[in-house]
Parts: sequence; C-alpha cells; structure tokens
Amino acid sequence: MTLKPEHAQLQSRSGQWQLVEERISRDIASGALAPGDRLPTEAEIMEQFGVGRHSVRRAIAELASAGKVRAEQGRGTFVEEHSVITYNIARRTRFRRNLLEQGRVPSGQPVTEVEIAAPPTVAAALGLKDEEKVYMIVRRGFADDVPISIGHSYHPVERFPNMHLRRRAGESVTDIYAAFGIPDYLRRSTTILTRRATAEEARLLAQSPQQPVLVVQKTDVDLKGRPIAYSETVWAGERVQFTIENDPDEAGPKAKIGERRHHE
Amino acid sequence: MTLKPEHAQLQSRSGQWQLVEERISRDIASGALAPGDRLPTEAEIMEQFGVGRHSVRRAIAELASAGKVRAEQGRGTFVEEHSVITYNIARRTRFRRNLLEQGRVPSGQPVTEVEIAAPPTVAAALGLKDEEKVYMIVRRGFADDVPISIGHSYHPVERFPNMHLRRRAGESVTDIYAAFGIPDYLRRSTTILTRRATAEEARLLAQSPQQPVLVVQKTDVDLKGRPIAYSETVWAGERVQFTIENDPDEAGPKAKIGERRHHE
DNA sequence: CCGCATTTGTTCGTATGTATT
DNA sequence: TAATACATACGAACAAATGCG
Repeated sequence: MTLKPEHAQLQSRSGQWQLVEERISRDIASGALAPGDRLPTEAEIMEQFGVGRHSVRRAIAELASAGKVRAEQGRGTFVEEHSVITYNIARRTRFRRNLLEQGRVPSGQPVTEVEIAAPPTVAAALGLKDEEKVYMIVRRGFADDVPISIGHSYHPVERFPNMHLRRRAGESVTDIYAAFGIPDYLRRSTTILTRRATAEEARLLAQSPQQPVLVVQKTDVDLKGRPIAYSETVWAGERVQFTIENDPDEAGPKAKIGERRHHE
Repeated sequence: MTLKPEHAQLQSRSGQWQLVEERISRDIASGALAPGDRLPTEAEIMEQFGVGRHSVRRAIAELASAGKVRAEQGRGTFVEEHSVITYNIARRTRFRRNLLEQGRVPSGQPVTEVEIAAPPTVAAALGLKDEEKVYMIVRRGFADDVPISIGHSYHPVERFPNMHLRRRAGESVTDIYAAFGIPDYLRRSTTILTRRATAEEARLLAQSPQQPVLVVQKTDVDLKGRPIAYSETVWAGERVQFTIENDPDEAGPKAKIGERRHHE
C-alpha cells in the first residue's frame, strides 16, 4: 500500500455504497449471484469498486437488512434463498393439514413447557382471573425442516391438568383436546400484525435480524364458545403469507392467488 | 437531556454501540425520552459515553431501523411516536366504517388514475385475458391525517367505463358500484404478507424505511360471484393491525382483543 | 438573500477483536 | 497454530441540510 489515494475524490451525489449495493442487488436479481452463492470478500469488493471498506460494509449491511444476503463472521457473505408458504386462515384452521396440502412436511420441536400465572393479555383472552395458572407451551414449527414459526400457546391449568406432559410426549393438540372431552374446536378471533424480528426470533427462525415477522394472536373456543386456548405465533415474514378465503357457499379450501410480492 | 455517563471501556463482549443503544432504548421505554423529543447530538453522546462517533452512529442506526428514533440531517435525531389502528377483516369489509368505529377520521387522497394493460397477477385474479385493459387507481389513505396505507386497485375497463373519472371526482367505491348496477359486493379472498417497506413507500407512509409493511391483496366479487376488483394495499406496519372475528352466530363485528404487541 | 454555525451523512485510513477453517 | 474473513472501534475530513442573524 504505497500509493495514497488522493483523498476522497468528492464523489458526492448518489454515494458510493449505494452504487455497490445496487450493483450487487442487480446481480442477485439477474441470477448472476444465485441463492446460496458466496459474495466476494469485502477486500475483493473494495478493489473491484475502488471504494473503501466502509462503503462496502454499508452496502452489505443494507443488503443484509433487506434480507438479500447474510453475513457470517469468519465464513463469508451469502445470498439468501426464499420460498413462500401460504396458510389459509379459516374458521377451522389446522396448520398441519395446511402444510400437507401444499406438499410440505410439517414438524415441530418443543422449546419450553412451563406452568405460570397468566399474563394480563392471556387472562383477558381466556376469560380468566389475573394470576390464574396456565400452561405456556413454546414450540418451534418447521416446514421441510426449515424453521417457520415460534408459537407460544396458553391453556388453563384447571381445565387441562398436566397437558404439557402430553404435549411434550408428542401428542397433537387435537388429540389432547379429545382426551379432555373436546371433540372439536373453532377459531374465535385472529389478530395479525407485523414488526421487526427480535434478535432471538431471527436466530430461531434463521432469518435476517432486520426482516419482519408476522405475529398471529388467536383464541380458540370449544363448541360451546368457551375459550380454551390463546396463542401467539411469530412467523418468519420472509417465508409465510396468509390467505382468508370466503367461498360463496361455505365450502372447503379452494383457489389461490398465484403470485406473491407485488408487481412494480 | 443527559443520558448518564455510564462509562464504557475495554468492554469487549457486548460492544460499545450496543451499550449506547440499550441505554437510549431504555430511556425511551422509561419515558425519560418522550416521543418527539430530540436526542443529544452525536457529539454530546460521544462525550457522555466516552465512545467514538462510529459507535454512536451505529447505535442510532439500530434505533432508527427499529423505528424508535428518526435522524434528520441538519436538525437532529428525534424519538418516534406510534399508535395502532385495528382493522376488522370480515366478509364485508369497509375500511371507512372500520375507522369510524374506532373514533378516527378517515380520509383519502388520489395519487394516480390510469388505464393500463392488466399485469398477469391482476388478470388472473379478475379472470381477464392477459393484456386486457384495466383502470389502476392509486390512493393514499389517512386516519386522523396520518398516512396509513397506499392502495392500488384494478377494475376492468369493459365493465366500469370511465370509473376512474368518478373516483377522481371523489365518489366512493360503493357509490360507483351502485351506479354500475352493483348494489353490493363481497370479499372473495384476502392474502396478507409482510415485507420491508420500499424507500418510496416509507416516504409516503411517513415511517422509517427499515420498518415493515403489511401487504393485503384482495379480490372483491359481486353477488353473483364474478370478480369485479382486485387490489393490493400496503399498510404502515407500525400503525395497523388486522383482526378476523369468527362470531359463533355469523353476526356482525364485535369483540376485540385489547392488547397489542406481545408480552415478553 | 447571504453567510455562518450546527448537525447529520458519507468516506477514507488504521488498528484490533473474534469466529471459522 | 496460522490464515482468512467479518465485527468493532478510533480518528479525520468533507458534504449536505437546516436554521438563524
């Protein structure tokens, strides 16, 4: 490094890092950089574009935060890959079946099962007194072994004694309900919102920390309309979308809009 | 508005900028820094924490990207302010009424009305031949004068000749439908997904560019089940959430979960 | 309207820490 | 252990936007 680069050649408008970002972005879009590919190292990019490391890092930071690439310390920076799963939210929603219908293999992994005093939100949704005991069950959901969700579900201890043990043993929620004399249940309400993932969620969902998640809060009721479960599930925003179908004749699931993302 | 010295130093694990970020974040959460307040300048924060400008800027970048603050060149950095609107997605969804029920004042502003060849997604949703003409109407929606949505809606030209002129004149969609002999219409399908806002969207929605949006794609049909409109609306993720209520007896809108955001 | 001070935005250089291979 | 590659951090300079006199 003998030559001294004449100090900042007043590039001004448009910025260096944006140029780098656009270029890499274009290469990804065009397929020149395929999903899974490793980008050139920072040093190489510096040389190719004749910019400083700062600009390279800024560009990569933007791309990473847009979910297009993922930087891994000590290894390199890689192009992210996506694929979208469509969930149908109906009066009867069984995510498991939903996935199977799309030719994907659902699986789940228990994270935690504990007995706690119901937080206010949960107590309100379930119609419990504050501080009443509930089981909080945390599970991670996968589709084809790719993590797609983190779910917190809450059941009143009084109504479902020791249900967390059954769940841990691998019994499905539907089966457990049946064991407690609940042959069927319905979705009462669903709330959907979005926010950026927390660091922890990003890690568990294997998505970039800057990417958003879809948060679905729902209350299930038995056939008499009594709330039996409240849950809050965080979905990988990159990989999931929801549909609500209102078929004219109350029929089963059908039809689906083909495309995702919007046309620009 | 001192943030407290806090002194960092050979901190190693956990990093300087994260310390600054956490500290400011805590001050915002605790109310020590209220929405709208101006943060200390970069120079001041540098001095207060005894760190370099790099660390300060990194911390602020994180906070900005989390939507907690907003930096404005030449002015300063300010604490952001939020408030959430809840929309009910039902078989009959009229956003206008939805807003009024929450005591907010809805308004709209036309952005564009043009006649174009239907993009593939639109043609598929409306059951049109490719290239068939549609009106694309772009509007921005406000609640209490705060921008909350950008909507692109598509109507077949053949069925609704010159409807864009009526829309521009301020007629409501419902009224226009009535004028074309459609007394009522239903939501056929709704798709919800999330992604980060584009720069343009962030600007129009007045939210931080790093924050996510909720994209709602929907198809409306007339009472005979024929598609009459396809639309895609981008909602400010910071300020909007959706609920789907499934009342046991098919009644109108009712009940609402109180809280938002999740309990940690 | 101009010029200046203030404040954030961009970019360079350099050094050191940490994770991976 | 050593080499590679990303992460963090300091300092310095100039650009661009804002606000004020």
